Order: sequence, then structure tokens, then C-alpha cells
Amino acid sequence: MGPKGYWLMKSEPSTFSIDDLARSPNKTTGWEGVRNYQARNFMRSMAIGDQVLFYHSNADPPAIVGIAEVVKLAYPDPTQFDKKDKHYDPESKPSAPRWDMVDIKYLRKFARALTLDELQEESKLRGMVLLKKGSRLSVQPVTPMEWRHIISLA
DNA sequence: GCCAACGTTGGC
DNA sequence: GCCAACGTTGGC
Repeated sequence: MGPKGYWLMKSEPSTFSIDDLARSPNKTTGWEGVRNYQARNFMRSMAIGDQVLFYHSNADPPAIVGIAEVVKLAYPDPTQFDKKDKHYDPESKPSAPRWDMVDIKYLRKFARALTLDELQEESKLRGMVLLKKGSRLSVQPVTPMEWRHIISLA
């Protein structure tokens, strides 16, 4: 059975790149640190096997660089309770966790990076959340049509 | 490093 | 409910 859903997740490669994901134990990592309600809600609606475009933000150049898949459904992000963590949220209680995360696993790196510049040239991708002006959402849905087109470019 | 765009907070 | 102030994101 194919994936039910398609997504895009952003990461700054200086913090965590697709190569870091490929080198992780089981090629898997927990997507911790998301502190935006819309992004959290998208993670909550992910299913096992959903596929994820891995995007390098704040990079030179910014680009989609490969694919991962969802291997664990949304669960509470432990860093929200860790006072020492950058993403600590004093308002969130373990009895009612506010922030969730999913686990994703490396699938493959594209033969070439699809740069933001190149994506913006694609009329078929004009509606992509990523390409909307001022879009900062770090976890976003991708339509099957957008997905197919991006794979064909890669 | 700059700064426009965005999300959140909190006073009123 | 409005909106100014603030913090963050992310392209450039």
C-alpha cells in the first residue's frame, strides 16, 4: 500500500541536515522542537508510511534535498518538559502535553537538490505552501500532484 | 547581518 | 475583540 499523505518538513542543515538523518541510528530521528500550533496539528494528522520532503532552510541555497517517511505517530515531545532545553515550555504540563512530535526515517537523498529558485519557476507548483510569500510553516502538507511533479524534477 | 512577514502575548 | 509590542523565521 502506498503512502496516505505527503508532507514537507524544514530543517536548517547547520542544525540537522538530511545527511545527519541518514547517519542517525536506524536512519530515524524524532522531530522535536516544533512550537507552532499549525505545524503540530499537521504532525498529529500524519500516518505511518506518509512521505516527507526534506527541506533545507536558511541554507545556501535553500532546497528540497530528499525524502523521509513517517515511522511513528505523533507523541508528546519530551523537550517541552526539560527546563534545560531550548524548547522548554513552562506552560505545558505532563498531564496535558501541548507539543507533539513524530519520528521520521531517511529514505533517500535526491541526485540533485531542488533549489527554491528552481521550484519557483515551476508553474505546476505555484500553489505550494512552501512558495507562498512569507510562508514560515515548518511542517506543511503537499498535494499528490505537487508530490509527483517534484519527484519527476528530482 | 538585515529585515519583512508572521504568530503570540497581554493590556485595554 | 482589538492591536501594539515582541520574538522568531528564513530569504537575501
